Amino acid sequence: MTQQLPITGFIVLGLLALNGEQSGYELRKSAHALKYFYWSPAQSQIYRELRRLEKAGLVESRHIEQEGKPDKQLFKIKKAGLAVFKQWLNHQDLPPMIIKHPIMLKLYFGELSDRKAQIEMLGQFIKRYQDSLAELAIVQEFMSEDPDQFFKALVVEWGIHHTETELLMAQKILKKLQDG
Amino acid sequence: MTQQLPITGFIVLGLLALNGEQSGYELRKSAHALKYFYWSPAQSQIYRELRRLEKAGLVESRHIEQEGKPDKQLFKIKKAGLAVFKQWLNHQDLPPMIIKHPIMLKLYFGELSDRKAQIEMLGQFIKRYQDSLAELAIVQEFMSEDPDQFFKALVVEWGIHHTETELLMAQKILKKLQDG
DNA sequence: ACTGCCATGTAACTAGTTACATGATTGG
DNA sequence: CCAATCATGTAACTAGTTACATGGCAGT
Repeated sequence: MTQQLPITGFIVLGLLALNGEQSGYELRKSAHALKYFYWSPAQSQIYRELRRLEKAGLVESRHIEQEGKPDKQLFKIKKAGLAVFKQWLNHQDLPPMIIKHPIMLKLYFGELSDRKAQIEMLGQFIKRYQDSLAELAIVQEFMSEDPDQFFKALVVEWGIHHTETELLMAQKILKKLQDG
Repeated sequence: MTQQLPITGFIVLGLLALNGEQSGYELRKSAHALKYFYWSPAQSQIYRELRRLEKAGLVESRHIEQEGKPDKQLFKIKKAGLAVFKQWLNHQDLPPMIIKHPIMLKLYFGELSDRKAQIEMLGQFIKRYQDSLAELAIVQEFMSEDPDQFFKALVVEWGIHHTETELLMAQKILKKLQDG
């Protein structure tokens, strides 16, 4: 029963497993929490995966009529879906980590760009990452008590550490550019 | 003249700008160097971008016949291409950094997986990253003298630091999992 | 002799993004 | 009252991946 799903499919399964019954719209928001360590899929991808998963018998849905709002469909993971998800989760296969770091990319081509522009970009990056760090700190605060959230706390901790390191590196490079 | 190219297109332009005339095959290898900070595009994408860039008049090509090997096409950046590339390079627009970290993703769902599998995975990850670090150290050694490679040295330094941090975090998390 | 990798590229498929459509409610 | 955001989703497009095709040469 080794299902061949894209990772986005497993993400959807996993979120349904953790959160219970959700609509496509709610799933999109849940998926948003992943953005710090795993980019957040587009809405239309979530819908596509839901359709695929339902066709494969891994999730089931029911239709809810709402007044004043568009109808919605709530999805729930099925036993088979949970089994497939857990198998993926425990399986040792680990695709490589992917980084797309626009700043490093532009710095790589640095001999073709202006020093001023480089410094400006790094400044922007630093500002942005300081904001991320602040957001993450808030997230961390709100979960620090709950022992239920052990794993979420782990990844948030990773995120904070990662962000701090990025900031440090960016500042170090900025200094080099300003001095040299 | 604001060209609307995918980043892969700019990468191809930039590599041609840095390295001079190259074939698609050679470009693929050049692009490989980016993998530590910006995932390396697939071969077929490079060919697609080359065709697009040529049609847009940003690169030009000449056909070379080779005996015993398939013919090849060498591509060279044109003035207009260099202009477009530099404009992109200096422009402050910075798409967000994207991370796809399979380990963190799986840890996020950790309450649904087995402790043993988690530990195993982290071990694998650590091994892999130790190898990366070794590779990067070698790269760094070979460029440390050349003052021409200032920017490449910068990003390699970033890569090393990043990799070290990942290793540290992974080890820390591993310890938590083993103890808890 | 076979396996794997150098070297060139193309074709077919899948994943992911962007833009749109509809209508309610809330904030300025 | 107008813009933004909640809420639901679909359609059309672009980017990115995988698999294939061809043939030489080098190592075991």
